[in-house]
Amino acid sequence: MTEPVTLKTVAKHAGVSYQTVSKVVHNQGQISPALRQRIQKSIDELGYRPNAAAQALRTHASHLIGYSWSLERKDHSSFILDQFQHDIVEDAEDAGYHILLVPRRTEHDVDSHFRELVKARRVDGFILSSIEYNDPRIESVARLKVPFVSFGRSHTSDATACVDVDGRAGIAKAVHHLIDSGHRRIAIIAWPDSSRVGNDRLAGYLDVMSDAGLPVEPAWIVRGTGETEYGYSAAQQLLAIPEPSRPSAIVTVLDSIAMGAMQAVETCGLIVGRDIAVTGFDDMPTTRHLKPGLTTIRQPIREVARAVLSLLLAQVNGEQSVVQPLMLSPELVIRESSQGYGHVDHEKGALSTVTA
Amino acid sequence: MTEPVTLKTVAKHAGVSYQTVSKVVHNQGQISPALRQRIQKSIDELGYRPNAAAQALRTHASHLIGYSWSLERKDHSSFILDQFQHDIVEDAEDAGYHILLVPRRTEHDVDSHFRELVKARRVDGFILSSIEYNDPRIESVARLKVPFVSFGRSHTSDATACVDVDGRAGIAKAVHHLIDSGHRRIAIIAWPDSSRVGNDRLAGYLDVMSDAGLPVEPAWIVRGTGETEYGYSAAQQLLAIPEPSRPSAIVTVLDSIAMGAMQAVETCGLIVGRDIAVTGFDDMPTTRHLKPGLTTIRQPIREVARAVLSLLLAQVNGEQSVVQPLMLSPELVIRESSQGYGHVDHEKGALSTVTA
DNA sequence: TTGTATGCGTTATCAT
DNA sequence: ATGATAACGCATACAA
Repeated sequence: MTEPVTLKTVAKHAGVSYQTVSKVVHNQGQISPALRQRIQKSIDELGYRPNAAAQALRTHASHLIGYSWSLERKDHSSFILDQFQHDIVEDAEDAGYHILLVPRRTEHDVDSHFRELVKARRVDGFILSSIEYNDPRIESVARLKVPFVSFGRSHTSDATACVDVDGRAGIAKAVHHLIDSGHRRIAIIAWPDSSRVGNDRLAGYLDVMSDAGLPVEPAWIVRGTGETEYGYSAAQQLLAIPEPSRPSAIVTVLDSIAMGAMQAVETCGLIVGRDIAVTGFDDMPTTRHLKPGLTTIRQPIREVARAVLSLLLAQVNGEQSVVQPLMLSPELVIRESSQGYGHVDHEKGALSTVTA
Repeated sequence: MTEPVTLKTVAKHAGVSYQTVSKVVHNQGQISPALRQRIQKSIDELGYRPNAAAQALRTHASHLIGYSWSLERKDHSSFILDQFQHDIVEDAEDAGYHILLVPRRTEHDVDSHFRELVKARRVDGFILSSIEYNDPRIESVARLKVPFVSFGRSHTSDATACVDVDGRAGIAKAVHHLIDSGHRRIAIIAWPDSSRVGNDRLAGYLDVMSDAGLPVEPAWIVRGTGETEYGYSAAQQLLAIPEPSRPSAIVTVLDSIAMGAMQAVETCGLIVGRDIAVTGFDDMPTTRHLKPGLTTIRQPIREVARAVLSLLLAQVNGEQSVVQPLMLSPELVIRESSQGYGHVDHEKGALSTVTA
């Protein structure tokens, strides 16, 4: 709104040519400390900031990163996605970049939408989250030959840069913990097999049960969609299994599902953490205020964001980059909800955090 | 990555000068339909898109809007904020704009941060959400004399453009509904008085109780922070009030608080919607899957986003704009949780939506 | 050590 | 109806 301050303005103020000012801004060339200081002072006084558009035009770099996410996909809780967004924005800024929101439109538009952004040179690269099986965005962006990294992986996209949390290993830790605590009949409340994230987590359960030589009754695996209400009904279903094979522990793929399950257990007159163990996934803030506290799996979102950004910037800077999924391990957070079996594991101490 | 397509590329392809191509792009000047068509064909074939940086440099408009939000502030549930973000991105795109994420840094940085964005002409304006009392961002941005609109209002900012949902009217609708249903002893689970949103909603409760000539016992007003777990403990507190003045209805300022309250009621062996009425705020998706369904207040986020964006673009386009808060009314969604008093209000039909 | 010239891709004003 | 010229603000190779 006010008179714009450009290199020339500063140059006039400092009594030099504007190119010299540019050099000071970029710490280039050989300039006498005295002059440099004088010019810097002018810059500060006038509050000069390089014009982003001019810089982008000249350097062919917008320093903008497109972030494509989805409001609907619920494989990750919004808590995780909010956190991820927050973190990439912060990391991007530290690197001199900004995040541009790219809405997810209809299937049909996906292609043209990314193309426009690239053709107009609006962004230097993309970050994609909420990846599904055969996610059309992966192919669209890959075809544009533009830098991109995804948080999460699609099945078909083995040759693209991505970072993901090893949900399989995460659930495995939880199941191991339950087995160590004495549980043998362990059930899982999972997602439909159209969910890549869900299948991954379920695999972690199957891995450990099989390794431990524990039989898995078909009825112990519930698959469905939803949050608390789904956890509630799924747990009811599990608790209705007749005694010999009724599970003593319930693993879930999401904290809010676990919360519903806990409710169902209590409604049955049973005590979570004594009669039945329950575990969650994500370590939502509310999770620790539950009574009993929920044993859950914490995703290293901070690290995911950091990795995503550094992989992306490597590509942007033309460095040869890895096209193999980078897997980060989540950690098991043990609280009271996973006790049971006469507190077999009590000496390990509740509320402690185990990083395996 | 590939050879950039510029006006000149297209011009060469079509056999004209590049200025003529520019005119076709902008539907300007007098150009014979035939030529126009031929040029348009070249544009399509080559996939030409105007370079955003060059355009911004030339027109002094980045067509970028900075969006400042906060991960921590929980006056609005993240559900509302996610929705709002989604909606402004979509509306912005329809208007040819994009949303740039502006992280909220430390108190100290607030000022310089916005200033940099403006001085560098990165953005054309700002949208602010999660507004608090005396929000430092309001003053920072206002001082820069740059277009901005906030979702929510600070107390001190009466003279800035903002859009907000009338939470006071929303809670008032809920309380009216409860009174109509026969309730007289109505309690509220609210937020600390440091919360502007919370105070606003509480005022709606006090308004109606007072208008209806109903006395309000101090113990009926609980204030605190948190979500489900807070709702649980607050409701426990209310249910512990000895009989003559124990509330028969509990109004809350957030769906997740209401969910906790419902749990507490059930734990007491009482039935929500029969013995005790409970209402929420926000109409989260899960809310309708609860049993009983939660009566709640739906915020017109779609409309808020639309209004915020049009107010902002008006400022950006130099139109004289309103500097008065624009208040939008939420609607009451009646489900089963607000019944009670022997289903006094049953004939009105559950699961119906009332827009008062 | 400092200053000059050129072009990035676009829009807009002016001749033709 | 169409084309030449200038300017937006910056970075950089090159000359002084």
